[in-house]
Amino acid sequence: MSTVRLLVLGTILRRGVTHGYGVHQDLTSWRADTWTSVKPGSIYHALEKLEAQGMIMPADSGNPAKLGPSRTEYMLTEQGKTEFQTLLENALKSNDLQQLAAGIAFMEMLPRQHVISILEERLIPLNQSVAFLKTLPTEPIPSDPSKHPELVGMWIGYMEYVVSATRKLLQSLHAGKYKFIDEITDGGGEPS
Amino acid sequence: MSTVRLLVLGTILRRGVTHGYGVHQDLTSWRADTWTSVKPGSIYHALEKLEAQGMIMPADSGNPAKLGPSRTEYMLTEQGKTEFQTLLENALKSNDLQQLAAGIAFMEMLPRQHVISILEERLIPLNQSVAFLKTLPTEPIPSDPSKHPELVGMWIGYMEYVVSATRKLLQSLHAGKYKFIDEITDGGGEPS
DNA sequence: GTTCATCTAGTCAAATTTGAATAGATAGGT
DNA sequence: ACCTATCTATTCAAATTTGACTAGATGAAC
Repeated sequence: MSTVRLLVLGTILRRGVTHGYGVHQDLTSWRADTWTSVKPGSIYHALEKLEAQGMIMPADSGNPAKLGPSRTEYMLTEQGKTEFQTLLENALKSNDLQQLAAGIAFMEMLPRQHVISILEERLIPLNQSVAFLKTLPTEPIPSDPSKHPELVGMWIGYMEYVVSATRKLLQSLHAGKYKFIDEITDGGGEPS
Repeated sequence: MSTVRLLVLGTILRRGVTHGYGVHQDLTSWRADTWTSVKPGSIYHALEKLEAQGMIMPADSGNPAKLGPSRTEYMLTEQGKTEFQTLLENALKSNDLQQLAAGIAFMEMLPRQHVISILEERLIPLNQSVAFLKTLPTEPIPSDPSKHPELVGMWIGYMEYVVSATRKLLQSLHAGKYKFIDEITDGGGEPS
């Protein structure tokens, strides 16, 4: 659920103001048949909950619905922005690839150094997991699934992949790739 | 949901006859803090549904509850065995690691050649996915998440890992590792 | 100028999952 | 004998997700 929340808050934030269908469109256009599958129902449910919790509020963008039935547009409250950052940080800490992917999708909305330190801290428990998995005993003819060499081997491999993907991402960030929220220079310095 | 169903049917089948708590115990003991997280509620719900659908039926193992409140024990019906095989085949075809892992956990309950051919067919769409992901355009400063090099790269890497894990598993199977249901020779031939 | 296909926008019931609570039984200490 | 900690086994309400459905608007074809 926190994935849906993160995605909904993030898309609204990117657009400033938008409605349920707009969120759905963005999300479905973003997913290249991978990393998400958010059904309309989940989005509208998330919107209701987020509104009830004061994370978002109805708003009016200039453009009135040109097509189709009427819509409700939303924007984030201050509380919603805080919640978004919290969820984003958690996603970047997650061992689950879907979560991590959602985190990466929005990572530029946190300061570069902040993202770097989250990812670096993430490596510690991740490496511990790998080390732990490697201590698990296996049997050539496993008496139960937890001792199956293929199963255990697959998870070790998966975790190692997550580690290497994280390392690679860190390198890009250290190398200065991408533009983070703290690096926006809109080409002209401040107005006097 | 079909993961829970598969796990529940599979555990009952391994034990012959067992009850909800028994399933829970097996599952929690098998998960080495990885590949599953099945809450009691889901198990009992799955049991009810499976019984309503005629996949399992109440049964009586010899050993009456020694401890705690009374329990309901179940065994698979013929229909349940068929359903188990279907779910197992689907799990082995799945691109989702959790599903695949559940499939591997029980794979010895299908004939070796059958598993081999499922896994080999699996490689085709998997490779297509990788190829497709590689055609996706990316931008150094992505205008939207679907064009983020890190995101796209991470999914390519993940899919490639799934491919290589599948290949490795196939090698083991071709090499004759593990004992499959069609290879059980209980050390003594048939009774005359 | 009306029908049809399609895009837009959202609703709803049913299925499923979660997390916490309930409650029986026994074993061990005092 | 009684208390209580712990293991056994299940139940339940609430949260969440799914999938299918409803329904407004437009434009293009006829």
